[in-house]
Parts: sequence; C-alpha cells; structure tokens
Amino acid sequence: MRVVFLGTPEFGVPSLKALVKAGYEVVGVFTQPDKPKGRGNKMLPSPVKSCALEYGIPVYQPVKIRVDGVEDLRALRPDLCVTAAFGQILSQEILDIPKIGTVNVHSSLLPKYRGSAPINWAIMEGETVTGVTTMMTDKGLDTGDILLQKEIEILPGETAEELTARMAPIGAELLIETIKGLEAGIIQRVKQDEAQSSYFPMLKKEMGEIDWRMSAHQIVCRVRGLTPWPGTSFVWGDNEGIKVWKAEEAENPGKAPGEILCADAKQGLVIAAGEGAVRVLELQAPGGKRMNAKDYLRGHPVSYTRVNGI
RNA sequence: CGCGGGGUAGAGCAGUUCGGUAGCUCGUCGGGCUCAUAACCCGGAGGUCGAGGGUUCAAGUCCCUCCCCCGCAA
Repeated sequence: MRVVFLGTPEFGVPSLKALVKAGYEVVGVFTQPDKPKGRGNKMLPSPVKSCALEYGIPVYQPVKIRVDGVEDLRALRPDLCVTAAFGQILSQEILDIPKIGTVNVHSSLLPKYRGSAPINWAIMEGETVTGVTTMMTDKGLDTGDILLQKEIEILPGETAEELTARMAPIGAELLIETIKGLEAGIIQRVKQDEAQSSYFPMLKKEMGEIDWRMSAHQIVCRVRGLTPWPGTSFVWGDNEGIKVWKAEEAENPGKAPGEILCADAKQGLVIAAGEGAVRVLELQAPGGKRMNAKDYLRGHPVSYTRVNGI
C-alpha cells in the first residue's frame, strides 16, 4: 500500500517510523518548510523531515499544500494519507487524492480538545485523563469520523513536553492498529458528537503571562501546559521577566495575590495567588539558564515584596 | 555575518569601567554550642577566572582569534 505521510514536529516521528517498520510503502513525506531558527538564524529541518531523510523517503515542503502541493501529492498516487501534527489545513481537493482517504492522529479524546494544541490545553484545563484518537480527516477542523481511541492518564505534575513524548509512541501504535483495521474492514467509523465537542485555539505567547489573581491550581496547570513553549513568566523588580519552568501549589496565609511570601535560598520562592500560593521550583532569568529557584536566589537576593503588574 | 545576554571553587553570583594578594551567599570537611536542629559560633579544603595568542614589570580586568551556553523571532 502506497502511503504518504504528512507531519512536522517530534510528535509525528514515531508514527512515521511505525509506518515504515510495519512494512507500508511510504512513498513521500510532506512537512513544513525549513525555517530560520535558533541563534544565527540557521535553517533547521523539521524532526519529521530529518527522519524521512534517514529513511531515504522523498520530502516535499510546500508553503501551502493546498496551493502548491496538490500536483506533487497527486503524482505520488497514494492509497492512504496519514497526518500527524502537520500544521497545514488540507483542502477537499487534497483529501480526494488518496484512494482510501486520510487518517489523522490527534492527541486528544475527540470530540474534546479540537485544535492544534490539545495536549497543552488538556493540561491547562486541569484534566487528569486525555488520549489519542485516529480519525478520517474531513474538511472541518478535527471533525472527521472517529476510528480508534485510546485513553491516557495525565500524571500529577506532568508537563506538556513530557506528556507529548509519552503520547507520541502510543499514537503511532494506534495508527498502525487503525490502518490494519481499515484493511481488514473491521473498523467502525463513528461520527463525532457535536454536543460534546470543544475547540481550543493555538498557543500564543501572551498566554504565558501569569495572572496572580488566578488560583494556584490554575497557575500551576498553566505552567505545566505551556512547557516548553511558550512558557509562563511574570515580572518583578526592575521590570525583570522571570520564566517559570516548574511550580507547585502551596499554602497562603491570607496574603493578597502577587505578594511574595518568601524569596530566599533557604525557604525558596513562594508567591501568593488568588487562591492558595505558588511555590516556584525552577525558573529562568533573562539571559540565564534554567535553574532551581533556590540556586537562583543564592546569587540574586530579592528586596521587593510583590510581583509587578497587579 | 539577524539582534541581545552570559562562561570566575561543587551550586548561584560580585569583581572587568580606571590592570596591582581571588571575594560573597550556600554546600562540603573538621571542631564548638545545644535536649535538639535545615539554627548559631570557630576553623579548613576546594579556582588552569571557557580556550589560545598578544600588550605589560604585572592581565579575571586591555587587544585579537576561537569554543560553548542562554534569550528574542514560531
């Protein structure tokens, strides 16, 4: 069976590998164009592209596949297309090309958490369970018929980065199971229940600005959900932005949101929130590297009593 | 050459402007105090100051080259 894989970030790599290992003929890989990234603006290939090149699979990087990728895709004569965090919207014209159709690996329990950042949002919303879904892609945004689903527990304190790494291989397994099921004709397509559906938007940098009036629980979930990108941060002292990498809930003896309850190398850093308080365990100052809050405070005594901006 | 910050003891930092004995907080080791302690007191060990070259009587500090780390831009 001729398969074309469409994916971009790390999440898609296990699925691509699984397709190859399962013996499917992966005749082409579509991924986002290389972009200048990192210091020095070096061009960096997407993880999926790197993986495809290792297997010697032809790589296509249209800016907009529905505009300048249609003919390439058609020429590959795919029986099946597989998407996993590709990052581009497919048009009906594209969806009509593969004989069997297009299967998408989505990292939530659809119809909940449609959108491009389901893992992050599930954590931010305080969920304790999520999962991966395989579905037939249709013209809507994550609205196609569900094929298979698998629940995954969100571990206490787990970050989006950690959970993504854990989910990717599970998604790959489910993908293979799904394709085999389709070939055998034993999979039932289930329409999504619109009444149960929810959509969450792309992540934006501003979402990482901590509002200390939120509850400690919400803030901690946000820190977990927005790691590693865009990250969460707050501002204190001389307009200095502090990025929070790891935090946990703590007791608040009745102080106002944003008040610094303690900030020294012995007790660590605890800041009052709308409900409860947040203990900052790992942080990062401008130009600095990520470190334990206590390590940071050892060399950076804090004289102010509250964070800025409230 | 996209812009900017940084590399000094095991950890986190100051010192670099204007060259002149390597400092601070903590950890660690030893001793003391204490019913006791993550508390307190006394003492010790631990550093090719990212690498190489240059200037100088003298370089962490000034000049040149290189390496590495971090942030911005998704």
